[in-house]
Amino acid sequence: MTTNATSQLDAIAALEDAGLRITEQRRQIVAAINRKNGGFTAEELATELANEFEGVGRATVYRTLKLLVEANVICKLALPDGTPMYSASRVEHHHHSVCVSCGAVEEFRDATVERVLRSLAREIDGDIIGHRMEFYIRCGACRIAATS
Amino acid sequence: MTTNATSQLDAIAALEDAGLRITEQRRQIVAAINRKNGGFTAEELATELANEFEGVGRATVYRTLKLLVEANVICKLALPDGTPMYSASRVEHHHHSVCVSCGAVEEFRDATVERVLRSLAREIDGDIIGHRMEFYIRCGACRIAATS
DNA sequence: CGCTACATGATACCTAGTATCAATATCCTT
DNA sequence: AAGGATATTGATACTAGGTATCATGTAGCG
Repeated sequence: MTTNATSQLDAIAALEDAGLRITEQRRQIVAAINRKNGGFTAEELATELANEFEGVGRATVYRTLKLLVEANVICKLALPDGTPMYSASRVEHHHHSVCVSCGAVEEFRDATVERVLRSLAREIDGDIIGHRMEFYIRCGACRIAATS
Repeated sequence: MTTNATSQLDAIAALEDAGLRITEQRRQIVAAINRKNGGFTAEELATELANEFEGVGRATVYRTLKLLVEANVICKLALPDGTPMYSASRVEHHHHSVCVSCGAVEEFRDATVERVLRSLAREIDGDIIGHRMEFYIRCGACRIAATS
């Protein structure tokens, strides 16, 4: 899989497209995100990058995550209790399933979901501005691990 | 509308059913929630109850909110940026629309939504443990207010 | 009524994130 | 390639939302 290399380029390009500067810190943050497989927390990322050569400050990590969310390069999602999680975004418009056991995040598009959204738009008195939808699962691997 | 009186009784009953004690503080918290129409924040509630006669401490407000969420008497939802909001729950299983302009919360049940959930359950590799779904809207009243 | 386990509140602490502001680095212009 | 306007950084302090601790208080069983 070369997904990582590709999304890294996208992330940097997205920042450039937004008229932002490409700094060493932003490169490091993007690289660290691309090393992740599932979801990750901001603090986790900050801790990781704090110890490396020419580390990145905590404030910068949070600032950059916000920029990347705005640029649709990563998604900010929430665990059942509301704890925020971030996840690299590879599909245009999608929703997430989060494994509550291992933290793996899957993206998916579903035509049915989109249809529901449109049908609700008709029912609701007002304009739909946005929505949030997350599924909490126990993934196949974790189910097998738990059974054995 | 007598919805308030009814849900207040339910809330107290739910706490009793959970084997919890009915204290003056819990009564005050439930009463304050029943005075609310839309969503509210924990801090807002804590501030309100801190000044009243025989006020309720902040920690107690948070503890009780957690208990009420567990008892399905109230729901904890999130604004687009993740800020937590609470809302009295009157319908068994439902989802929410939150007006981002005035904070009004509507509950709704939708058969189509439930159908989507079942169809996704088949597609996803793993067990669906739960989900979160929130719609962010500008309600009819706020749209009119904005136009005038 | 009295006892015991549960509940409270003050305090301190934790996580997640933002504001400030001096120092620094990017990158546009020439 | 150098210079400079301006974006960015990092240290610090602060905010919001929430939890742990623990001595004191009280609900409600018998």
